[in-house]
Amino acid sequence: MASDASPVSAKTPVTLREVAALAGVSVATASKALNGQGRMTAETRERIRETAQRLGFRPNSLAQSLLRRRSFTVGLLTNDTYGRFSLPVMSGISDALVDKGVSVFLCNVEDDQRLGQLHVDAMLDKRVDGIIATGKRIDRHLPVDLSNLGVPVIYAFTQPDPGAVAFVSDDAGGARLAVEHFWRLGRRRIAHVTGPASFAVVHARAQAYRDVLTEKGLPVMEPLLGSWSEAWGHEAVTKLFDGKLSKSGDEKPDAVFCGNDQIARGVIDALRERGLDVPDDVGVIGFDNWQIVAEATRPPLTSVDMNLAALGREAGLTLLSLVGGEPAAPGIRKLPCRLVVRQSCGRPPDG
Amino acid sequence: MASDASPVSAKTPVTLREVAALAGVSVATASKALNGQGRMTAETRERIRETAQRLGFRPNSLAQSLLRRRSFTVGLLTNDTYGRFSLPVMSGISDALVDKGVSVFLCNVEDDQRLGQLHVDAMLDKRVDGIIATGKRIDRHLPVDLSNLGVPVIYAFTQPDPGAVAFVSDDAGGARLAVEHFWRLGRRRIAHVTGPASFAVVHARAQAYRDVLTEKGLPVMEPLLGSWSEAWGHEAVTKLFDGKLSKSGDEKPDAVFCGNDQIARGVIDALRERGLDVPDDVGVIGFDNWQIVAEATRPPLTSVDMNLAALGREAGLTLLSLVGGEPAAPGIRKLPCRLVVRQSCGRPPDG
DNA sequence: TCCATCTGAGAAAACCTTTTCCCAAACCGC
DNA sequence: GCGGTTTGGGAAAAGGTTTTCTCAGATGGA
Repeated sequence: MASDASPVSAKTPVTLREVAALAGVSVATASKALNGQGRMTAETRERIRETAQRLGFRPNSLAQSLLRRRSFTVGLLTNDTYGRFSLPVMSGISDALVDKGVSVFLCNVEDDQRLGQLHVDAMLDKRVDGIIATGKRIDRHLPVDLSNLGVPVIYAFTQPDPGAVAFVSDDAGGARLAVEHFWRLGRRRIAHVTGPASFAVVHARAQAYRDVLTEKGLPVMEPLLGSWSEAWGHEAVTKLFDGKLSKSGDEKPDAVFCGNDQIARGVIDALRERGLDVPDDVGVIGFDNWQIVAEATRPPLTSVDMNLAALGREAGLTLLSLVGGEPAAPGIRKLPCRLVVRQSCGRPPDG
Repeated sequence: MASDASPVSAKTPVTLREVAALAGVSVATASKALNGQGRMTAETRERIRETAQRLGFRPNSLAQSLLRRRSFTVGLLTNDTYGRFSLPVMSGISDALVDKGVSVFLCNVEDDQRLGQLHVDAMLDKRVDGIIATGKRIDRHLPVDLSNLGVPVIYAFTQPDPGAVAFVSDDAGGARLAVEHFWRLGRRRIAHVTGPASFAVVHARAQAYRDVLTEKGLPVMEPLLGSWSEAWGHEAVTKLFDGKLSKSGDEKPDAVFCGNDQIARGVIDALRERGLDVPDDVGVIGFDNWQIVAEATRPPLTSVDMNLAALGREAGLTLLSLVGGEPAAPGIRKLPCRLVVRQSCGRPPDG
């Protein structure tokens, strides 16, 4: 039955002309019948529909696009080859667009200007309806100039051109989430171990960390900046527990908020090697919620999730409305993070 | 200068008609001039070229595609959302195609049949020249039927339909590489810790492991099957070093070949906890060469790389030749792995 | 019976490019 | 000066669809 409805072999796609011929009408009428336009008897319309169905007719998108000046296609530019960050973003974009019949050209431009231009030109030639730029860093430009392209551009998780629309994660908010979570759990000596000063997010998160501690009247330890690696997490534990960092004396931290999950992993391993229990002696929170790391950590790591898929979805929908002609206020929109609680922080003291 | 050559604003794309009008020729002549076809005076050709350049003319791909019945577009289907495996494959594909002006639609179908059909239909409507299917497992089908689509299909790192062209990694060969490397280093009691029996690659690698040991006249320990996790690597070390596994007595392994890098990481951590040195006491080799894990391991992990990018490149080129009408023999082609040597195996005894 | 209105459906233009033919003018040799 | 060839370039069809305009016939009212 079902297999009867679809043609056995679709070697050459069926055209509207063939449908029309078989239904004994003109292509104009056939087109209108299938699109619910025009006026004709119900029988005629039904007959055409049925013929189209039987032949497995599907309109040629290329022809439609040419006419409508709208290709139902968007380009996604990234420089994040192995896509820890941009892949969830892509997934969200695709999610938002697939139902509207929009397909996504994925283009990895590495950090190569030539490659970037090549891909952008190819997209433009193929008349994409719009372009989304994403990347591996929120504070770096893609190696391409996307201004004055003649199509709308949205930035997601990458540095936008001035005057453009961009979506990024609210890193400060995410950091607050983590530190306040520690506070609610009764932790009072909270340290922060994070990445290199060259990253904007390092400062945003560190400042939020300081702000929360200040608000709560807790001692502020200067954030420890290093690299994004496990090794640095390891090393930082030595600094934290062997050195004298706290202004308020030599008390050791009972919580460490880490700039990413790999650092957190290094911290947890180092703590264990020192005989300190996580979470009983020291609570640990990571950032990025990189599932495969967070879940492999012992104990599983509580981590801040940047909601990248949601960010992508938002970007996709906004691009679509831009394509549809609705204006969007330029500027950077920050989307909230969320805290994914696992077992590296313990329970509330009264819980 | 350079900015003079390109239009300040490309709001509405320039058409050939406009170029022709401005150059004072017909569109036919303009087309021929720009494509190096037809016959005309050198001056005419140059004048048209120059006009096109000045106007920033770029031919409308949609119109070209419609005419040529070739969209210079391929679809890439995957179910590997967070793309450990499929992303390198994609990268290789894109690499192979971008120079030929071919763009890639990336479609993540999860494991959802409806989503799969949706994406395939969208691709077909957009008249992709071909489709490449990839995934996260070599022995699983995508949730879509790709037979009789009317366009060529290539499978890469996923289970093909019978009679199709497929590229996969040579897992047995990769395993041989690892075990023979141990052998060359003088290791003689080599264990194998790997993933669940439900994976075809587990058996392929285990068999190759047995084969090499047998060829070399070494004792064969039964491979330890578990999960793909660090935790299992940890647990396996207990079994290996506390139980009696070797037929030839109770000697402990001096090398462990692991089914993936996460297991290897668990193994290394567990060995350290036992006071065993890697690589001095025990050598360890992983599989997948997942850089971020392999390099974070202490010591950095020697691992088998499946050359997924090369696999993708091969798939892309083959698809292209299929699109070009050249026939390709159906069947599964296995591409060699390579061993990436880091520091978890030590040096040759005489080195 | 005749005019006006409405109904169902088709012709044709449009989207943009490529390619095949075709034609007029120039040129050549005689 | 004339037939034949080359040269430079244009007209038109093709690709598949949508949309506007048009039109013939039917219907309704007077």
